[in-house]
Amino acid sequence: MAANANESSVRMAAETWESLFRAQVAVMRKLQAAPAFRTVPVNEYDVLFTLSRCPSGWLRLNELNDHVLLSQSSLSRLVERLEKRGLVVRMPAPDDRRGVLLKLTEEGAAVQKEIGRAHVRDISSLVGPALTAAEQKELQRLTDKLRNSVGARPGK
Amino acid sequence: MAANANESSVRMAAETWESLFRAQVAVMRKLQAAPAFRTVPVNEYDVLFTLSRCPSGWLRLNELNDHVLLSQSSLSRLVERLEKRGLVVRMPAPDDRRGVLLKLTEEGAAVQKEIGRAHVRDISSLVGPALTAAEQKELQRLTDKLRNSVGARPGK
DNA sequence: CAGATTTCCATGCGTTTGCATGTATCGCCG
DNA sequence: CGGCGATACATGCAAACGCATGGAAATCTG
Repeated sequence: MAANANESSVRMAAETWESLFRAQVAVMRKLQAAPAFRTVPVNEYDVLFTLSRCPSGWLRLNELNDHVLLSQSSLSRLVERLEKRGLVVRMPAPDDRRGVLLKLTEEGAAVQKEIGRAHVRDISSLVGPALTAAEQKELQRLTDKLRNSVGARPGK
Repeated sequence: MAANANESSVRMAAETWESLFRAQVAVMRKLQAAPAFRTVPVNEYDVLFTLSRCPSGWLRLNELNDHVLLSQSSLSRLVERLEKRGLVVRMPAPDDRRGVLLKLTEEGAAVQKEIGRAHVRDISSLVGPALTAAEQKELQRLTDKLRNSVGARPGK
């Protein structure tokens, strides 16, 4: 049996994940504290951002939920708040009447752009000095690969 | 001016961060849902884990706060809950009477080990199939480098 | 060394979150 | 077609969170 080899590969995976997780915490901590997020919390901005990247402009609530680390009910209320503030609009899905489609309003798009500009600069000032261009490219490749593998997996 | 070069390096940093962030969300989502965290939430386990890795056994509350993505007040109450459950003990710091030292109880250490075992297996089953050993090693190197650079920065 | 400033942790308070559940719709299978 | 489990979103409620603040101790300053 390759018990030792398994042990060590298990440990390596755990250490890899811890490094990734701690790096995310360290960066996120700085980003959250930045003035860009004084008016809109990070979670809410993330929704605006995802909507802004959506080609059709409309996105289903359940698809949105896959991108965000939030429960379904929390996302439901988060979107409710965004709608009250006039940043997004809801609409019943035409093909599935249980579903809800979301779209940015003009103001929502403007707010996203405004915050996004500052946010991107903040990111750059954190990541840029830390890693070379080649390292960033490689990090992106590895994290993309990880996310695709994890996301594609049969949940249960 | 190298405006174009700056533009593209800014964009690359943003894309790198987004990949890292989404990968973290995807993995964390699976890990949170695992049965290992039915009794103790991830945030609380993270505190137990950090304490278990502490050489002296004792750790200051403010140092702990650097590792976790939580406000100071939330961490204060989180620790309060852990103490009520008998998993940690508090003690005034001897050299700085404002400070509070934390240590795992025997039960806390046992709980951490128990959950930790399952958690490490969950991580391995997610990360192992996704990345080769060499890729994991490289990912760890890059995220360590990123975290060190970000953490070492003058906070404000 | 007195007074002002900063650091560390705790706490009041309003907001946000997750779990459990409710309601409506969809899709499947007999 | 009719009944039944699965899916999508909303909502009641208790728990957890962040912000602002308080009090105590350390540190800085003149």
